Amino acid sequence: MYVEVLLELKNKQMDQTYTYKVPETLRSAIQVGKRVKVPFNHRELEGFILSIKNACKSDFEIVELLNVIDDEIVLNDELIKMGTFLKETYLCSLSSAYAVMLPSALKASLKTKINKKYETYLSLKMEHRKALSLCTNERQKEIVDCIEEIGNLQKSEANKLSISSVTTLLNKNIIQEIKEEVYRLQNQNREKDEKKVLNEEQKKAFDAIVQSLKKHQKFLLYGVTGSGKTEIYMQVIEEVLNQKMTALVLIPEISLTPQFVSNFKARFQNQVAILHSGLSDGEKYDEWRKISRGEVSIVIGARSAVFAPLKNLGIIIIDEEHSDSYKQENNPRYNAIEVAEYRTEINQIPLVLGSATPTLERMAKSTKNIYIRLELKNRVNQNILPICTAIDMTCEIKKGNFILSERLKTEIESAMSRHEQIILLLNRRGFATTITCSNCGFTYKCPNCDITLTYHKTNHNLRCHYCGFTTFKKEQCPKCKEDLNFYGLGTEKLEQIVKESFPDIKVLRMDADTTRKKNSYEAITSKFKSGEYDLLLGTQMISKGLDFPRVSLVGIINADESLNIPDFRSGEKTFSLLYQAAGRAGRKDTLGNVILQTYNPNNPILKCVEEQSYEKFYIYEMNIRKKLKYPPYYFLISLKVTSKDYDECSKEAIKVADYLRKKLADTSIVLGPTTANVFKMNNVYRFNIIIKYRFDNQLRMVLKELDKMFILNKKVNLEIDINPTKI
DNA sequence: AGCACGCCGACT
DNA sequence: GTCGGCGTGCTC
Repeated sequence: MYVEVLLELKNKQMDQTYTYKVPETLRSAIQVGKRVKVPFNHRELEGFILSIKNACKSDFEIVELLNVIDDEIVLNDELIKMGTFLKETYLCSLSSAYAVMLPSALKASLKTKINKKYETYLSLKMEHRKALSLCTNERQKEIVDCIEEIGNLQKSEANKLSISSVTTLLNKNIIQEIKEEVYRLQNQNREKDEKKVLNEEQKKAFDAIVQSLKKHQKFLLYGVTGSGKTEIYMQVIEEVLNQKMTALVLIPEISLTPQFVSNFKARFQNQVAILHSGLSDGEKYDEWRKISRGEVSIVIGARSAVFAPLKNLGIIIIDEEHSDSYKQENNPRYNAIEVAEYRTEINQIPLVLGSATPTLERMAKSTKNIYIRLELKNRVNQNILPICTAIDMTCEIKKGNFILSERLKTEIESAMSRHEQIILLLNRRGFATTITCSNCGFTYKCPNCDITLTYHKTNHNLRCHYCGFTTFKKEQCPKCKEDLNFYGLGTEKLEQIVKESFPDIKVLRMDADTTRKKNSYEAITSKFKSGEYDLLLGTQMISKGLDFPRVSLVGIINADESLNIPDFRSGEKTFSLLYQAAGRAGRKDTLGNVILQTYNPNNPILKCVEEQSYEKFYIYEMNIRKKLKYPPYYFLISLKVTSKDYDECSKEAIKVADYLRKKLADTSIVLGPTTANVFKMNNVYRFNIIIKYRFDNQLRMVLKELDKMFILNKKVNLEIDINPTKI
């Protein structure tokens, strides 16, 4: 008996299976998907059994494997299939594919050892009365009585009474220890939340999805903010559970707050498992085992939860489909939505994607009925959309209002007088906080990354957002010795300005800095919800999926900022961000008011935001994508050539681009090489090449070939990103 | 990736 | 003489 074993070696050259002989004694324990320990080139390594065979002819001397690590299968058939799917689709190594699918406790590497958690209980080894007679003091009797009364007593509890007595009782064999596996995350009982009555639109969407259970059908649930998508998800899941199947729900990491999770747990009690980055490795391992053992039937999680080992899967639901968090930006560069499309297809079950501002790709597919579009036009409770007004900041500046326009100031005042809450959105962090000398134009730049450093007021230092390089700000310009001033605006500065303009206002700030600590995101939102603050200001994160019923005014300080990011999706990103932020205003019986401050009041994207019209935005943006040959009209592939050696890097990048131009069909467009957005990062030079294509059956083969060529090149590195979300 | 082997300079 | 620097090559 022989097995093919996949080892987790980082080198792509080594991404293949190795054959080992199974010793007679281990034959019964061998199963595909379990991990084994094997000897490998003077080392001992762990690897996954990918296949079992009876014979093997080989030029190598086949050695025996050492032992079988798992009792239960780690990689089931479906996970194995998804691994090969990742390798084929994203050209990553098979071992990196399995590594991303599993909690670190189950990875095939010896580095991290995470164990199951056990609770030790004490029980009597004999009849109660006999045990008492063997006790030599009152303490021991007390413990024996306690065990008799409860049945199984936690050892830690008994130790609190008297450690020495417990040990004596154990030594004298009067009592014994029983170890039991426990999960780190325990479900607390909570009041059950009853389902709500669906309105007509919701009912229609619900019916359409439920009718497609046990079929592979893709749905786009396109519904304005507050139209009650979550309630549809929950009722569909209830139906899936009724049919003895399980459900997988993906949401962006940022929305995975205890708030959202407790909504689901209130409805489905302890049938829910949660997977997200906030859990410790031990907690992730425990949640994973609950899922794998079939102890839960619903999984809620972020991107990587798409690999949750649910058996008998009945549906995958992905909320906030437009979020870029579903794409992994490092290897393996997979997109959870594409994986979900594959997984629902092999299981022949429905996939539901929900969004108020779908990506153009998905919306386009829904016009071709690849996705069935289910539309929710009305907000539940008959709430109406807010009124949105654009303010031309070029006029305001002439009046001396650099940051807060006249109109926004009066609106803030009147909202405060009505005791309603206010949200101010500052588009993009780090916008302002660059230091520029107004005399000579000097700016601080990162010596490693070639990007402008951002200024942090709290400790007067300057930081590089890419590599973390930190330096201190000087009072005078290092170049011309004039006083250094700076313009631009960060959340801290905005907070200060608001406080100066409205001395009585209570302001809460939320951005990447104030939410760094665990649970601080949740803490800030609940503080604001409680009503002790008047105004919440922050970056993108305040616009996501939060429901603040008392907010009646949303001010967007610099609406155009994100339009200037050099990325073809910046229009889409801006629209989605601003539209969703505007949706925060007026959710329960207060009419919402949105003030949109901009330097380009005639920008078509901002016009669409002002009119709150996704449809207009869609038509406008599709036109641009068509003209410029971007998705959904063309597919994209981005290649990055990187090296510490500039000459070598540039030489190879040109060679790659030439090679692609020669090998690919005329219908494919090869752009570049150009220097990457961040040209130099951590002293590594980077060049970009972009492929735009519609149909090209040569493409995959050419890319594989190219990838193989660069495995052997030690000086220059090639990264391939299939369907990138940023270029 | 790691680990051995091997070939070269520095030092008890 | 030996210790240890890291370049090269191999791993069922």
